[in-house]
Amino acid sequence: MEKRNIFDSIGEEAMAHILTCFKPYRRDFLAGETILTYEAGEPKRVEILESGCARLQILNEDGDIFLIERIMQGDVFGEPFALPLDRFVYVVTAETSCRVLFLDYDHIIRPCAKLCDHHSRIISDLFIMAAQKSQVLSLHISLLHQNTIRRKVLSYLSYASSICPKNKDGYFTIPMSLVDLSDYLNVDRSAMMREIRQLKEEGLIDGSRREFKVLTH
Amino acid sequence: MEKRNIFDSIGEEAMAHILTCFKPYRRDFLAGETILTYEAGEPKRVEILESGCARLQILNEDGDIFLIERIMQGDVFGEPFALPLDRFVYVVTAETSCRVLFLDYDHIIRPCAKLCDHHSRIISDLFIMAAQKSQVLSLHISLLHQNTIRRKVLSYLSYASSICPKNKDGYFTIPMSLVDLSDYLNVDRSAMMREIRQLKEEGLIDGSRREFKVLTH
DNA sequence: GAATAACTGTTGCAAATGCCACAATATCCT
DNA sequence: AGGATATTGTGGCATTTGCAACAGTTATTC
Repeated sequence: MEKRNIFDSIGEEAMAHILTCFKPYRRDFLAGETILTYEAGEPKRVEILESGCARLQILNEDGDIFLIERIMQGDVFGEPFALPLDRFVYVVTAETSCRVLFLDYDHIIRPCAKLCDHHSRIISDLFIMAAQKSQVLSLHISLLHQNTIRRKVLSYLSYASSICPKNKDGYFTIPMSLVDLSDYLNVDRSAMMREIRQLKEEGLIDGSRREFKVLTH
Repeated sequence: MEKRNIFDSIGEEAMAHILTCFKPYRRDFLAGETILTYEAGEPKRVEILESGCARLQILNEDGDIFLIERIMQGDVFGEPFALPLDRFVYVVTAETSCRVLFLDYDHIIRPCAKLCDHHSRIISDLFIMAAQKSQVLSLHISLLHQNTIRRKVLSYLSYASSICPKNKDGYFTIPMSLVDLSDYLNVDRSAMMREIRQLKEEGLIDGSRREFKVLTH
């Protein structure tokens, strides 16, 4: 299924209608900056990443921090998508410089009387984006549910090979560092490297560093 | 945050509008029946669980089956929320007898010209339900990311204690069997039982079978 | 109400994997 | 350009955890 980006789907000119209808707050962030943390309480805003690249992490009470989701251009994120739990803190940080739109949540769930033509369309786009987020999260769960490092890595690479652009030899570069990948798959990095090495020795995959090729599946 | 059920939020009389506007297909299922499996391709429908209780599982290529999500009354599910991957098959089965509404996906993403009054409201409810699904999934990921069985169990019980009704002594009953819980947390059941026993010995939790009480946190 | 199936609970043992410490390489920054 | 930093890659060792096998209890079914 083709990913439907809100900017693709509504186009530049309709973007003006979002701005008029929702009057979103817009802010730029530098790489490394914290965009927001999720606190308990009623959600106030929905955020859209207009440009750049960010990451959603959880911080547990022992101070460990885990990579939940990478947020790319056009993705939605924010409080309405995460359960506020006292044991966990959700943190969104900018990986690169980012531009973020902050939409008023009330405006989404309680459309005002003066409905502009595009309001309904915008909401339906938000629904699609929320559904896409579920896709990404359920993929992540599927990977975490694989019960060996081998299966996690193979499943991830199988997925990555289906979405990453390949060169003429069939090699692709995964969109995160191996450090982040081990975090994302929730496995020890050195153990993952060991498994990757074995997969290469067995001829199931090939490549070096972040570049891979899946030889069988 | 209070869970907003589509039936709560729009009420019985407005339900008629969904039926008029969306003309959903409605079907009953018996306990154990397969409601649907996700196949590759464009999503055609969004499903709403009108009554009963179901489960979303993934089946990997080795034939292992894992519990991703329990679907309760008022939850949305279906193809738009899951990435179709060749390595995984998504299966939704009825735990109890269920009634399911099948909404036309096109009708959501491409509102027809004859917009009824409630269409926009229904879409916004669907958005909220999709956001809730993300909450449930990100909670699941948070639990799976805990790197010991102990933390997984404690985190789950901490969450469960915040949503389950408690008796006067502070005990609550988790909404799934311990077999399902070990599956949900992706740990070996016997290892989980061992850990639960130790947590009881250490005085961190109390209870027996599915009934628990969190003594510290 | 008996028979059958599910679930809960326990233990020994082997192995996968996490943890640690380090080397080599690539990338970033001024 | 060169130093600092992040990333990739390797190996030894301890231990958590998975696996298998079983007993006791509760729930379901006919």
